[in-house]
Formats: sequence, structure tokens, C-alpha cells
Amino acid sequence: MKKKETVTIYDVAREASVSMATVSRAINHNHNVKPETEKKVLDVVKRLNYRPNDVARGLASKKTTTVGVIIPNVTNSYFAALARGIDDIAEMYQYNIILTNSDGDEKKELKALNTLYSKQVDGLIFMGNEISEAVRSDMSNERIPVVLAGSVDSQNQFNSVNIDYRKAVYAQTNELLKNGNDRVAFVASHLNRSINKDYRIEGYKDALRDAGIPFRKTLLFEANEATYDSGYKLRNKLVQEEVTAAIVSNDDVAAGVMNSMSDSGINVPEQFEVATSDNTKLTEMTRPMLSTITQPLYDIGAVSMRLLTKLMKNEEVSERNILLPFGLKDRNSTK
Amino acid sequence: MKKKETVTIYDVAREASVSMATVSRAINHNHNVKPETEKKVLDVVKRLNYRPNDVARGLASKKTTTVGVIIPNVTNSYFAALARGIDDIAEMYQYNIILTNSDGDEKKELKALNTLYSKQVDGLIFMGNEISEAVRSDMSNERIPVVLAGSVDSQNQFNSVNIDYRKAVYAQTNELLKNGNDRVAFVASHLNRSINKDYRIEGYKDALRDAGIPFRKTLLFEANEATYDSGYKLRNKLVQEEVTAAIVSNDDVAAGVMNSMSDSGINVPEQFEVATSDNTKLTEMTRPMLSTITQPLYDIGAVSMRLLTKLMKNEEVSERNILLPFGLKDRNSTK
DNA sequence: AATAGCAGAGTAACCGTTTACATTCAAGTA
DNA sequence: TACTTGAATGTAAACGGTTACTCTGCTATT
Repeated sequence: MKKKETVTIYDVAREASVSMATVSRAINHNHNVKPETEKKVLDVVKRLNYRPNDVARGLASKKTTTVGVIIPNVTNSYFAALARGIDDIAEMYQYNIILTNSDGDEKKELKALNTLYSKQVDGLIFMGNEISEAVRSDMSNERIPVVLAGSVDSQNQFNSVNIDYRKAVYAQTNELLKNGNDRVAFVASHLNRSINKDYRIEGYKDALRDAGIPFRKTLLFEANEATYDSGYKLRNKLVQEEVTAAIVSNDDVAAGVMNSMSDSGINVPEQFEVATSDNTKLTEMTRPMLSTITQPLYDIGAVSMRLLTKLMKNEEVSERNILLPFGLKDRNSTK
Repeated sequence: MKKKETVTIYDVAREASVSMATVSRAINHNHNVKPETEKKVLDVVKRLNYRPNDVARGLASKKTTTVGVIIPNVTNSYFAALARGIDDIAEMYQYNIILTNSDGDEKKELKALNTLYSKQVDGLIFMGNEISEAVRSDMSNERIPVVLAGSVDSQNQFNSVNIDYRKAVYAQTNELLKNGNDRVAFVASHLNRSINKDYRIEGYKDALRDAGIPFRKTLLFEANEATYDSGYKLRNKLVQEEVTAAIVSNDDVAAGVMNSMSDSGINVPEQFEVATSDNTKLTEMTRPMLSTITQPLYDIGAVSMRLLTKLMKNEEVSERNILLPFGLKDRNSTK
């Protein structure tokens, strides 16, 4: 078994006959090093196969080049898409991400925040459908920057990247209304979460109002979870309310709702229309394919991370709350 | 702006009138501390809101309680499911994961390994369909343990957690053969990758041999990417070879193949049968639903992480290469 | 020629812990 | 009584870097 002594900056300094300070400067491409000295040092670095210890660096510089990412569930394709965007940009800017699944559960979120702070992450990207008071206070008490990705904050206290959910749902509801539906359902995993309560449902109401159709509380449905199965289980309730169309705030849930209808012999879209929200790949995989709001999922993640890098470097940012463009994609689950 | 001085172990020591060593012992629940002293210290910890700096800890103890996870793509539901299992168990054992997407690309894998090593991760979980020589040598030269999750190594050099792909595909091919298909295709994203070349295709051949059906190279298809679209594009080639059934090694690709067939008027499963490999949720969302090998996806991740914790603690492990049980789920894409 | 200015390099403090080793003190032992 | 022992705690040296400050020796300026 080879001894594999770890080679440190001292070893490099000795071999290159310079001080460790010079080695440090050389590997960090500090300009105060004569080019030939830098070359000499870098040659030794290569020869000894020296690799700086980021932990030591972190302690000395108080920067870890690591950001914490809190995600409800990697398994959810919406958030997974954002995560991918986040990671790509992180890599581009030489950061790594510590990924933590929270299930949108406050306890887990708080625990994650705690260990992330212990690990001295330079910044935080938070995804989740709601920001509880405890989480809010935790995040605002630390001095590291945070940005919400695809997540809203009712108090509008943090930086964020989203689309205009209200307008998007407004436009989408309009379509369904135009198709002649007067009992269109709104379904979300949790109705009382800010993203639904303050944005999507408002958009939905706006559209109803503009169309002169009364808003009915009974047409608001809750799936409890953002999963296919929980959507699938909604059928009876939907049928009972004689709903002929539904706006769904999550693709998995929407697929569940739609398949459930189809499976029971209700024809989509002829007898029942479904429109969903995220345009994940899933919307193309179902039959019929799902009409949806189109969101730049990857970009929401990417832009969030980009924004975070600016905040971590104390650069000026023009917008605290970025809204990316959305669209409407008409596929086969609507007329 | 509140000054928010970071409180260190010194502050706690002073306030508790003990030495920092005692504080360190107390917070680490070292037994060499008188219970009342421990309580005194812990009270101060709480009062000052002291939170140990893991970076400093890491430097001093040479343990970061962080593991690196290399994943082809979080967006791929197979790997995402594993990742979730990994993270849950990691959390259970007080580790965090640094997640890095590699796209299965050697360059990116090497780069990721490098930064992960710099960050002094205590262990590594590698997911990817192939282990290149460079990656292999990199991973074996470092002294930190690695386990392959849902990934095989042709040299069988690393710890791993998988199912028996050969047997699984064997059983699955048998089913298709039993249904009367004599031209059953095998499709994978990359045919020459060990997991396919050495396992799945061997299982496929075993079944053909046992059924007395000649193996035809022309019935091996490559999708190039593990994506829905790349599967979708395969239709013409499949039709051209007059294939009546296909074994597909990835759910997304399988969904693409199936939808592509259906969309062009070929009836599944009457005229064309498809069987897939991962039993991700997607297999239930398509219509018809996909028959599949069932794998304990979450568990593969979870067991991998559990195994890694043992290795990191230098505990004895009985099996280096764990095979988890698989099954066959007959749904509607096969007769 | 004298002096200021600056590039390039070195010295050493510091980052916040862990931990080997030393010390203290009280109880047990012969 | 004198000594051993061990539990509880303290002291200080790592851990492997970054960086403020200092120093040296040229070049440019007047």
C-alpha cells in the first residue's frame, strides 16, 4: 500500500525554493508574481501533483465556493429541471452545490439550513412552495445571500426568480373559458401556499371575473402532494362537481388527473380538458399530450444561480425579483 | 446593520470558564467530561447560539462529513430516484452530498472528481454507465472509498450496488419470446457500455439461445442518449427490421419508442410490444402503461450510501458487490 | 547623487477546530 | 503516610492554507 502522503503547499514551496506565500500567489494567479516565478512554481505543482486543500482554503479565506440548495424532492421533474440549471451555472462559476431534499417540510428545511450554515456555504438557493416564519427568520438572520428559485415569498423579502404565475394562469384560464367551459377547476397540491393563494388563484379569479363567471370555492381542489397518484385520486371529486376542465399547477398531478379521467372512459379533451403548468418532458409523454404553460425551467435554475453568484461577490444587482417569460403551449389535452 | 460577530469555541470557553478543549469535548459528547460540566457548556452554547464551524472541524479532523455524488443527470428519473435514496441515508448518518452532473462525459467526470477531492469529501458515490480508464485510475489512486450505484465496472474493482441485469433481461426477453415474437429488438442508449455489453445483451442472448432463436446483430439498436426524443426517433429503424417487440434499457427511451409506434398507428401491444427496465413512475403514466423490470431504485441509492458509510468508518463489509432483488411487472405494453 | 516608488518576494499571524500530551486532584492501596 | 491510579481538565501544537505587513533592490525622477 502506497503511503500517499498528502503534499501541501509547504512541499511545493520547498521544492520551488520560494516561500509558501509565493506559492499561494502563484496558484491563485495573483499578479504580484514574476511570470517566471509563477511558471517555476506551477511546474513543481504539476510535478508533485499538488492539489490545494479547499477546506484549509475555506478556513483561511472564509469562502467555501459551495452553495447550499434546498429542494423539496429531486425526484420531482419540475425541481429536478431547476436543479440541473443551478448545477450547470454553479460549475461555470466554480461553485459546488450541496443538495438537500426537504419534502417541503419545515422541520427538514430548518435542519438543512442549520447544517448548511455549519458547513459555511457561501450562498443558498431555496426551492419550496412556502416559506414558513421560522425558515424566514433563519434565512434572514444569517448574512449569506439567498435566492428563491421557482418559489415565492409572500413577504417579498428575498431575491427570487420566477415567472408571473398570476398572468400565466390568467391566460390559461381564459383559453379554457373560451372553449366554453364554465365550470373549470383549479387544482394544486396545496391551495393555501403563497404561490397558489396569492398568485395562481388570483389569476384564475381574474379570468373568471373578466368572463363574467362567478368564482366558486368548490371548484378549488387540493391534491395534498405534488404526485401523480394524488392527482389520480382526484377524479371522483372532480366528477362530482361536474367540472369540464381543470387548471393544474403541477405536471405530475395533471398527468394523474388526466389519466384517471381517460381510464374511466371520460374522453380528454372532448369531455374533459386539462391544462398544466410546468412543461416538463412529461407533458409530451402522456397521451394525449398535455397543454401547458411553458416555463423556462432550466433557466429559472440557471438565472437563480447566476444571480446568487453576483450577490456572493457583492455585485450590484438590478432586479431583486426576476420574472422570466412564460408562454402557453396548446397540445392535445385541451380543445 | 447588526454586527453579527461569529461566535467561536473560544467565546463559549470563556463564558463557561473552561478551556476550549473541554468545550470541544462537550459538544462532541466525549465521555471524558463530567456531566455537570457538559451541561454548563451546553447551556452556554445555547445561550450564545454557538454553531461549530464545520470547515475548521474538517481541517482539524480531516473529516468533512460530506460525500461526493457524481450523477449523469438529475433530470433523468432513474438516477434521480437513486439520488433521493442516497440523500436520505446520507442525512440519516449526518453526511451531506455534493451533487455533480456529468452527463456521463469523461471530461466532466474527471473534473468533478478533481474538485471533489479538493473539497476533501470523505467518500464518493459514482453513477454512470461506464467507467473509463482515466476515471478508474483517478478513483483508485485516491484513498477515499467509492461505491458505484446502479452502475457496473467491467473490471469489478469497486464496491457496487445493482440488480442482476443479465438475469433480469433474460427473464424479460423470455416473456417476449413466449408471446411469439421471434424478432425482438434490444435497444439501449449506448450498446458498448459495460452494463449493456457485458450484462443486458448477454441476458438477451441467453434467452434467444435457450429458445433456439438465432441472435441477430441487426436487432441491436442504439439511441445515443437516454432520452425520450432519442427513443422516439428510433421508429423507422425498428420498423425496417420488422421488429415486433423491444427490450429497452431505459424508461424514457422506452416511452419514446412506444409513443412513436402508437402515434404512427402501430398498435401497442397487439402489433408491437415494449418492455422497459427501470420501473420509474413514468411507466405508469404512459398509455398503455409500460411493462418493466422492477428495480428497487430508491433502495439502490440508499444501500449504496449505507455501504459507503461503513467503508468510511472502516467497518467490515461482507459483500463488495451487492445485488438487490428485481422483478418483472407485466403491464399493458406487452401481451 | 539622493530619494521616492514599486515590483517581487518573505514573515508570520490568523482562520476555528481537534487532539496528543501534560497537569491536577481526589480516592484507593499497601 | 507515601504512592499509584485514573478521571477531569488544561495547554499548545497541529491541520493547510490566505494575506497584511515588511523587506529588498531596482528604476525613475529631480
